[in-house]
Amino acid sequence: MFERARGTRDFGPAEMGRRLAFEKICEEVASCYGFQRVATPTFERLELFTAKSGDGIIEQLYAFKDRSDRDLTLRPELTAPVMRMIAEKRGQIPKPARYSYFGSCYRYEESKRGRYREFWQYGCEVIGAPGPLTEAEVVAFACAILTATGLKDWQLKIGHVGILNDILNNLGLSGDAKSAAMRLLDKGDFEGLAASGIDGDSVKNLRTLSQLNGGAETLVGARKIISSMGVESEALDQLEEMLSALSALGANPPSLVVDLTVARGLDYYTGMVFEVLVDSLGGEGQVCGGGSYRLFHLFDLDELDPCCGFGMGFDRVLLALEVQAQKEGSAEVVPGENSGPGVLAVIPFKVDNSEVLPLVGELRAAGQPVTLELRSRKTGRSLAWADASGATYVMVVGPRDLESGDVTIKRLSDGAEAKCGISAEEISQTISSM
RNA sequence: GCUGCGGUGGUCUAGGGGUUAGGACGGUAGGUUGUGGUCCUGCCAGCCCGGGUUCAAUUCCCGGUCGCGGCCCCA
Repeated sequence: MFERARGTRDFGPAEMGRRLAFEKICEEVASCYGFQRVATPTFERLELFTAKSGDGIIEQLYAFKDRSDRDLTLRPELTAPVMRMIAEKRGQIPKPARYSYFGSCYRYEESKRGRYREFWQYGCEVIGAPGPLTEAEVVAFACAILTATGLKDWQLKIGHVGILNDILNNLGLSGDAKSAAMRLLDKGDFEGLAASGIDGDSVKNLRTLSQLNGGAETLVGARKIISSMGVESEALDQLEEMLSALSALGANPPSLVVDLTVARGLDYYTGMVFEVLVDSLGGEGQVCGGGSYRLFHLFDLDELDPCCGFGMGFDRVLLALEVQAQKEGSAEVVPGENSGPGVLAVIPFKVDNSEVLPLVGELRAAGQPVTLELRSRKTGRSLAWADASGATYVMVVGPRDLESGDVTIKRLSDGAEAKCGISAEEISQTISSM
């Protein structure tokens, strides 16, 4: 038999309904925040990603050559493609632009729970308006999505690479040494930091900074430590401004932690950085991450840097919601996954299809979802099918009904019945009043 | 890249060196025909793959593969 490719998944009707419901939530929140959806190709020129992340990334890509020997790859993420799309228009788009996106991404890695070779990312980028206000909008957007999903147990972690940069510059670090120090800080490896030649007092101060536990109010203490290290940081003011805007916008994460040692391990971040963590997911607990970054310089559009955006692990958020629903014994994982107008199953019984199909057409034209029994079997079986297929209502139309001009509508969930005339209008009305 | 545990129909499972590999759910057909989520019957469908040990392997051993975890990594 044929098996699915490793690290890929099939989504049956139930799971797909859930995914569509989540995507719908994302889109609704996006439009509230003024984001417009864009989409880019599933595969791109390989150079796009090596330019962004270096050649080392190739081994994690589904890269291939086309018949003209061009190097291509399935996209591993969506930020670079969106940047590329804008760059192809030479940045000639109304700014600031707020773009959102949703699509599958591909990475050749070991698959495990919460980590697949084909996965979906939802995200956004704000182009052409760097600064704390933009950063606050982006983080607030991410928070709003998570809040709208009903996810309860998540933590927002916010840092600022600019502040770290100021501190490390002051310690005389630059280039690779600075990047290395950032990675160590991001991992909380203070022994490694000491080993890399940073003096003891500074390591101690950095450790203290990493242990700040709380929201905007912790910046007071952070400021003291940073000044004691002899660092003047304008970035600190910006972070303060960003945090206050975030709160003013009404973002209300269940837990907010300012952590100045969050560096996201990526060289292109320059300003605020943030992560959303969900403990219940274990090792793959990061469901969202982003911040302010510089990438447009790769396209000779330096003036558009920095941008701010985030990528959200669509699959991971769903996983977190599933864990939560199971813990709470809730039948609904994503709000709205089971709502929507109920489907009416129409069962023609011993009548010619031509007697029923026009009615089916009219009902659908009137917006009533209708599924049709395509086989002829005994009504008992048909009813069982209607229920199993997810229909909410059922209507058997047989000779008797056609003769009397009335049909019986039955609600599958409890067997409640209602009679009405055989017309699209009456049937729709009867259903909505049941 | 490393590492731990696991793999019996589509799903959940019983079993175990020689069996017609058992059951449940499911799907499908019927129980003389217009109301299901009762019941009965028939049918569908399985020992992850390859090698080894053995007279004999689904069972034991090794490798692979797939799944679930833990590290490393994570644009």
